[in-house]
Amino acid sequence: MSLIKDLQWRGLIRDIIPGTEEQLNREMTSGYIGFDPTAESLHIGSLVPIILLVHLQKANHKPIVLVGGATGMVGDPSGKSEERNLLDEDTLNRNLAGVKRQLEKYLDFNPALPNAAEMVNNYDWFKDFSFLNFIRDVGKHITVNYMMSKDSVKKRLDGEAGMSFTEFTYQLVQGYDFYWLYTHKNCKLQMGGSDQWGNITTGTELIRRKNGGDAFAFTCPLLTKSDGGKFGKTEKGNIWLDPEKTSPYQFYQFWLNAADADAEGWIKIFTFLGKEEIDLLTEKHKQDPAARILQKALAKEITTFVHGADEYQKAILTTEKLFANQTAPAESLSEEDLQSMEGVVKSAYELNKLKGGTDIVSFLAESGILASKGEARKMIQNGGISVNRKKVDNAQLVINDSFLLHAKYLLIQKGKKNYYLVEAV
RNA sequence: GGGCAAGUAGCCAAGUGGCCAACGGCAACAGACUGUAAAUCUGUCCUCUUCGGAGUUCGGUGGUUCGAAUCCAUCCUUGCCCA
Repeated sequence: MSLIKDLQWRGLIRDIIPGTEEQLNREMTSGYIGFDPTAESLHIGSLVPIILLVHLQKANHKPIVLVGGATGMVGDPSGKSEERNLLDEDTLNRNLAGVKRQLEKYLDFNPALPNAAEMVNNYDWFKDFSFLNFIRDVGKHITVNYMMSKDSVKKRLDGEAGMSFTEFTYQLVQGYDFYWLYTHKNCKLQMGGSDQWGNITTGTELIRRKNGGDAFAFTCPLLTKSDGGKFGKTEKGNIWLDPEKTSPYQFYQFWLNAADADAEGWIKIFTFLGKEEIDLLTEKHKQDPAARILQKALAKEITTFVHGADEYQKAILTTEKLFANQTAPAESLSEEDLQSMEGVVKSAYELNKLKGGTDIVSFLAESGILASKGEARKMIQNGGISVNRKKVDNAQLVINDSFLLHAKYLLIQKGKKNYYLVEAV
């Protein structure tokens, strides 16, 4: 199956410039995707483009990762209904470093490979590009009429938020990236999310007008959830790729909790499993949805891809301890079990305070599990708090050292899925 | 520079002198049901709280009033039209 056919089957292709498939079949082709340094870590929204690049490399083409040191300074209006705030340079540089470090993990940069991955920063070719030169060399080739016909621009012109010249210019800046890579790195392909289509075609247009060259591109659809919610957001905010920000256990749990309707599509998008295997898994899943075969496979593949096999194993172990035998009393968990639960939110509480007895409301607030006493009280009234797997039904409950498991730990649950391990110190 | 319109909680959006911490919807969190699903129903959803309340909000600042998100002045931001 050709790369494009495979990606099409996976649901990773939305728009595509005619001839792209032929180009990829003809020769080893360099393709790039840009990543914006809007945060210090990438989150799972960026996983799709990363996976696209991995597919590209697996198919013996050369992936180029572009980090947007320059574009990040401008702000992409695509998909935004309002003007974006500019990041200050310190933040930008910190984000840039973080994003770079992460991307390095997922592709093979070994220079011995003919199709070794490469990383570039568009700041390098923009930093000495003067405004005058830019409008002469780049701006001259693209008409305002053309730029205004882009959806991202049109939406803002029709809307009531307006758009600054800076954001209007964004497509030219990104378009020039493609042109620069085309001329300097022989890069003929750009990929990205479907919201990038307008920016991407400005690039191919620029290449055509300046060089008369042929450039190719395709975009993947933006991910949504079957229930219409935003993909990749949970009660704790974004799901990050940085294990410091989202523990591998929480990461694993995110995928394990995928709705059936989503799991079927996601496993094609986020794993490298072949069609036959996925078809088989889907078939099995439909026979016994409760076993959540798809979710487990999805969570396994992707956790392993992002965090490695070891972290996946730990996440599994923790999951089993917490969920496999939910009716088992908390006392049945050994001290090792408790200690080895990687990724459960851990906190400490003063043993002396506990010995004197603390009311549950203060305890939850002081240990940081909930933000305030009022919130703790409401959560208890809602029946959302359990201590050592026993639901707290009385906000007056006083806990003391006799509650401690192994004279040391308290296992607190907020809802069914959020576990906290408090150590008395 | 002139004219008109708008700015309300994470988002959308009602409110146009007291009954307003502010209708409603979305998102979010929790409960029931379940499969650690989905759908549905219920509760919570500015902050703190000894659950009785207390405090800070409706672009900013001043003012009128016993009392303002609501009236006035001024400034800021945005859109549309004119120059």
